[in-house]
Amino acid sequence: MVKDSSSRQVTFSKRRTGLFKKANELATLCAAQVAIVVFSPGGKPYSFGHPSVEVVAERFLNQDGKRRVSIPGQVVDQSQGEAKVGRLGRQLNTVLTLLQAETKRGEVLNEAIRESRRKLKHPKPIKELDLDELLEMKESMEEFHENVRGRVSEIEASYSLLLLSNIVVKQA
Amino acid sequence: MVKDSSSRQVTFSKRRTGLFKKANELATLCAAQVAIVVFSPGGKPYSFGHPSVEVVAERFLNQDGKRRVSIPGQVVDQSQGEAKVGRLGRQLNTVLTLLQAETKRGEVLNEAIRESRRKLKHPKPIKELDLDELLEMKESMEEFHENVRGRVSEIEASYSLLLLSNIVVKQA
DNA sequence: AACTATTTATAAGA
DNA sequence: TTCTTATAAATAGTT
Repeated sequence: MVKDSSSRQVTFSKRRTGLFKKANELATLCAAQVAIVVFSPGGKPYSFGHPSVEVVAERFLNQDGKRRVSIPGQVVDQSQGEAKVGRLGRQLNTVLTLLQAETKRGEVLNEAIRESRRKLKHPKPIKELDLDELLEMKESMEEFHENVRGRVSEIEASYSLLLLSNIVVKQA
Repeated sequence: MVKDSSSRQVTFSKRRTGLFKKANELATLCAAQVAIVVFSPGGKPYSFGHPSVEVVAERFLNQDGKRRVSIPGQVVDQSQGEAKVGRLGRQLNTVLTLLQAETKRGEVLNEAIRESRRKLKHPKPIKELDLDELLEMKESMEEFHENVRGRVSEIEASYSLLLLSNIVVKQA
């Protein structure tokens, strides 16, 4: 244990950097999932995660049993604990539903991009393009623009819903 | 990334040992709290904690300044119902964390679109555009394209994380 | 597992 | 904090 407080802080900084570097190497070289959380002597939190602290922590904490949470909604006992489970489960389902919608939007967006890029392929070099060709290209790009804009509007609406659900969750 | 499967396993073993040793030194020399969770390429969990993984994880998960779900009564009662609440709360927090990242990506995407549209504003009608102007417009659109493409990649990565966390809620 | 040549981390000092 | 460097430690390749 390093006695002097300031040199202990320096040692911590250096070694924390080294530790995270090693962790990153382990994850990269060996295709392993790694999560590290460190609190400095001063109490500041530092973390490293591959693919993320949350994902690895979740996997670790849910090791026992199945990857599935069953929520007994038909339980006769209306104790506070069960009521909380039901509420949290519904909120989690709400969030997951939104996430599924997000996933689909992501796919649509990606498809729009692919489609647009396909249309934009020109065999001739740009210098040889005439005005009509450029105008056609512009239209396909603007079409793409509109498509993306529509997706973004939907995503924004989704985020609004999320904020609402977040507020509800906080009240739990 | 180590190609050969068996030598990757050896590398993993050696480096995992080294990582935990470094973590132990960091905790001992600097009076820091450290928690590490690692999943081997084969899916086996390994962990190191000082004073314990649970203590450090709990401290990290209950930090202020982050949008986390507060679940009253979690610590008090260790009944089955409360344990479920704790697990659900953690899963919900995991999802919310990923969603916050998504929200930020959405903002960046939106900004890219606004920026692109701003650049595309032309006072003249399209017929009067000369070749140079069209080429300039094309460049700004392609720049936008690249920007969006990058965002989509990140979003796709995020969805992969979600699949990894593999949270399924079944509500009876 | 053990050995060892090489790479890498780090402590001390600036 | 960053940089430098002498020393110590980790590790890849090999038996």
